[in-house]
Amino acid sequence: MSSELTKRIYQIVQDIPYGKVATYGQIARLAGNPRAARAVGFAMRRAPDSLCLPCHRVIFQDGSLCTGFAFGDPQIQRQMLKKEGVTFDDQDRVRLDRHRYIPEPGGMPDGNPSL
DNA sequence: GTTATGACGACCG
DNA sequence: CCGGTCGCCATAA
Repeated sequence: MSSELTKRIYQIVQDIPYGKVATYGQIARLAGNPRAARAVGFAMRRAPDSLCLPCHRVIFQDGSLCTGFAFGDPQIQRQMLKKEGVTFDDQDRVRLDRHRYIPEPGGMPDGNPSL
């Protein structure tokens, strides 16, 4: 069965609030493996419906969506996010700077999020 | 146990 | 800016 890492991924994705989005890389990072971005994608596909994972809130680090697969149609995910209040730029990319999911909002005073 | 694939990300040209 | 390639991790065959 899924390794601890994968289970961690499910928990993180499930913890993504409404109107927010997270990238595969960030999820992998939160899961403990910053390089497991691909594993995250794999986990999403393997994710059981029982968990009701908001995989539509999981996007690329670039802010682009996983067009070509979606839930049947590539535009579905984009519309779902828009419906949640997520905004897109002229390039159909999510404004991560505005909808980036932050597990620990500390509000770095110096603006040094150690990214 | 090894090889191949993928809903990624970073790097190079 | 865009396209192609390599690398990393986990799962399937």
